[in-house]
Amino acid sequence: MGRSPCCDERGLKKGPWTPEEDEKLLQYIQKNGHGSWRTLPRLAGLNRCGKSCRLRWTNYLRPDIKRGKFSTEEEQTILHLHSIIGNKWSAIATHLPGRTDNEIKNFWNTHLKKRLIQMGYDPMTHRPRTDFFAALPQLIALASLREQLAAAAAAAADPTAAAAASQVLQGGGADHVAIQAAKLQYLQCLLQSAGDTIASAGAGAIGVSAHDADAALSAADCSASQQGTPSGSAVPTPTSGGHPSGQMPCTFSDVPVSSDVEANQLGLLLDCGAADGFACHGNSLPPLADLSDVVNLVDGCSATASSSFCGGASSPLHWPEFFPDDPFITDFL
DNA sequence: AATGAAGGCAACCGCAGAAGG
DNA sequence: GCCTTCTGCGGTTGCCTTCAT
Repeated sequence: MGRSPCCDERGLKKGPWTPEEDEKLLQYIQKNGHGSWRTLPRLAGLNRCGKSCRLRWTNYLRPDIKRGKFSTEEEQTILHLHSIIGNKWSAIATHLPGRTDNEIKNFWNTHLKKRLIQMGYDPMTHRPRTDFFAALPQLIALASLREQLAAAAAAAADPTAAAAASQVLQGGGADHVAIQAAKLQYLQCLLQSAGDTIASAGAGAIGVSAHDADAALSAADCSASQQGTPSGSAVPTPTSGGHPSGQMPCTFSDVPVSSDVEANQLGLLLDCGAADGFACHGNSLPPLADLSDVVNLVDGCSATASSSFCGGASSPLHWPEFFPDDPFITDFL
């Protein structure tokens, strides 16, 4: 054990590789194979450490490297595998021919991770974030809605302001008001839940517990029944910081909501009890950003109906069922 | 057109495990 | 069993490019 001393040697070049260095390395390996990486630089006439040569070869010069953007299928594979094994980039790379662990890692950090965060998902656990700050943008938007509703209520009390109120509601009729009222009720529940959590969290902890979320859900009179993984059918989450294999029901407050949620979307949300948490996302979430790709992913997930990304612990299906015979999977389960 | 910010990616660093003496 | 060397991996950094102002 112990750290390799090769990079401690002085006088070795670092930084970007020149085309000449690439050519030397390429020709040497094609002729002799890489053999010992430690001795390779000297034999190949390179003023680099073996590590640097190995990295350059595996990440760039290798002939089977695939270039270009990741396909939707590759994205799905990464998401699926990451939801199971976490940041095991080299393991994930073995299932993506032509892709290097470094490339996958970069792609994850620059694209997929951000996208999950935008959707309100914890990129490590692939489950909805339930902490207050994750929901803050939605809460702010809904608070704005509340102001609008207050204005509408004032207008109703004052007939002379009715016209102005109708403008506020932008042509909405009684149904629209009812919908807005339902949204407001939900907002109040969320705010109550968040407030309770902050009050009870004490120093450090800001997470809204599933209990709080459920409380908000029931307070909002959501008809959704609590969906959970049947006992004993835990979803494996060996990622660092991952949840234990417990259950996380599809709760209303798990789902990001923005102020422009349409009436039918709200209805879907309220009726989402029969579906798992991610189905709620896929069917009714307004885009928080460019989520078109994610929707594709969701659709793909729905087709396979087995990713914890799709259903979290709520999903009745599990990874072992998805790749039942894959030794790669069973190694990690 | 100039400049700063953000994004993307290649490469480095350091740790840990495997292998061999 | 211990030590040394080598390799592989994951996290992080820094540079370059693109975008926004």
